[in-house]
Amino acid sequence: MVVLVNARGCGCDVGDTAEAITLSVVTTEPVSRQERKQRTRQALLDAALDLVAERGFSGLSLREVAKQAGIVPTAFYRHFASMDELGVALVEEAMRTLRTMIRSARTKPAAYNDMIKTSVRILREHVRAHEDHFHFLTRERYGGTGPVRQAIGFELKLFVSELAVDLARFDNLREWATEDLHLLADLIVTTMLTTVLELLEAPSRDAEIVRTAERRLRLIFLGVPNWRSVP
Amino acid sequence: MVVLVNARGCGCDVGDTAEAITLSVVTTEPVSRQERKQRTRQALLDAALDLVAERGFSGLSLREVAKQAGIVPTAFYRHFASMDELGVALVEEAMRTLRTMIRSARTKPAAYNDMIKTSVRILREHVRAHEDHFHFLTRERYGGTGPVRQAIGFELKLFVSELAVDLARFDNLREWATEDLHLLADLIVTTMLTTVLELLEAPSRDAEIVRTAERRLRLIFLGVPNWRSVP
DNA sequence: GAATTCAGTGAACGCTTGTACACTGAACAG
DNA sequence: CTGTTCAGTGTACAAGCGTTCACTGAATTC
Repeated sequence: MVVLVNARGCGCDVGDTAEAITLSVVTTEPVSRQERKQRTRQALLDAALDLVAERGFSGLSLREVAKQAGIVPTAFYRHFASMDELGVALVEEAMRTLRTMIRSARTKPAAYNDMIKTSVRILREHVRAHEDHFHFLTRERYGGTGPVRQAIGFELKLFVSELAVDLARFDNLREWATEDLHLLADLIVTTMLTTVLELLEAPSRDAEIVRTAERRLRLIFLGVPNWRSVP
Repeated sequence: MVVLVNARGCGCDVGDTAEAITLSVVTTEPVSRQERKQRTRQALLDAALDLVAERGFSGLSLREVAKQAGIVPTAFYRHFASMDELGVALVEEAMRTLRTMIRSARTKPAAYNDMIKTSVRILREHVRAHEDHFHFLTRERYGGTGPVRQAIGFELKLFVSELAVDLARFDNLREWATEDLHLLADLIVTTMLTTVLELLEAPSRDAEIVRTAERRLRLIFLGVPNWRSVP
């Protein structure tokens, strides 16, 4: 048997909060209590992600997130102590998406030649597949308040370090000092984030944006052979 | 005769709004009505700039800005129709600061050699001299909502184009296509904005940040001689 | 000197906000 | 079968919000 249910996993009427849009098709398997809780938690995250696109995380209220998720405001506290805590959870979720991306970029063998092309293509695909996550990350990276912003900053630093390690595997970078690799990785990530923003801002100029991104990276990598580290 | 006055230009008690911190020393010259109005308007802008640092522009209320400026909420409307309008005015003000900076960078003769050093130094000085303006710009560039964000985007595009024109004057860039110059300018501005953010985030690691910025730009410019435009 | 303009006032409005509290009822442990 | 746990409910409250309106009084105009 299959039914349409709201985020709480029950088909019951939710009265005033009927606009809850988080619907999905599920089988009515026996649902444990923690399973249901986890589902509501996810509904809250999804609701916040939906709303954040229009007004920014700081312009988001606990009440409307709860409403969008299909629960009463006070029930929010069963999952998060505050909106900030939800924000941090959102960062973690979005970062998981980002890590999935870099992993898929890593597994591609990718000759040094078309490495740029491949990377940018993967970036484009992942951004389009998870627009809301990337929207959230780029928007709150600097615009966010307190904990959210801090969490993104922290994760992004980690991300740069990982990329630096990856870069060290390339033949023409094998001898580079860690500091220099970090510089390069930082430049690449910044450039990539700029591209993400362009992709999100333009509805469908993908080809053009991808080309610009490739050119940008090409220019950066042109300097690599001539780089001499100075202490 | 010289007195301490609040933003309204009068030394009178302002009762409940006594926390208004926008104080300055002025001579009690005859103040015309429009002069006084202009002064209050500036007090509103200053108040918003103060508060925006902690909570972001979108998390800012008309009432608290008015309070900080030392006027009653309803008087706000004598100057701006909405907070968004004030936001746009703030963008213009901050952009004026930015333009002052680029002008001072232009007038320096600057050999191609230490051009990077000089530019970064000027950037650092201007950021430190107008931290709040840069804070506002970088924070609301992506985090902002609606009009403010749009206004910054527009002004920043203009800014990149101006830089592209400036770059065209250099010997080794004289033959570059407009599109390529724009690419380079864009990369430079993005890198500079990253540096601005680092400067604002760190209280006093200026030397280190300046060095990183120089290295970043050096890497970018290393690619310039080898660049071949592809259509 | 009288009339007009208008930046700033202060009370009042209808809303939304975060949070406290006592509650319900299905899932769970014994 | 019984008692406990706890996600979700509903009411309530004080505080803050944007905006309205009629007002005051000094600067300006005539």
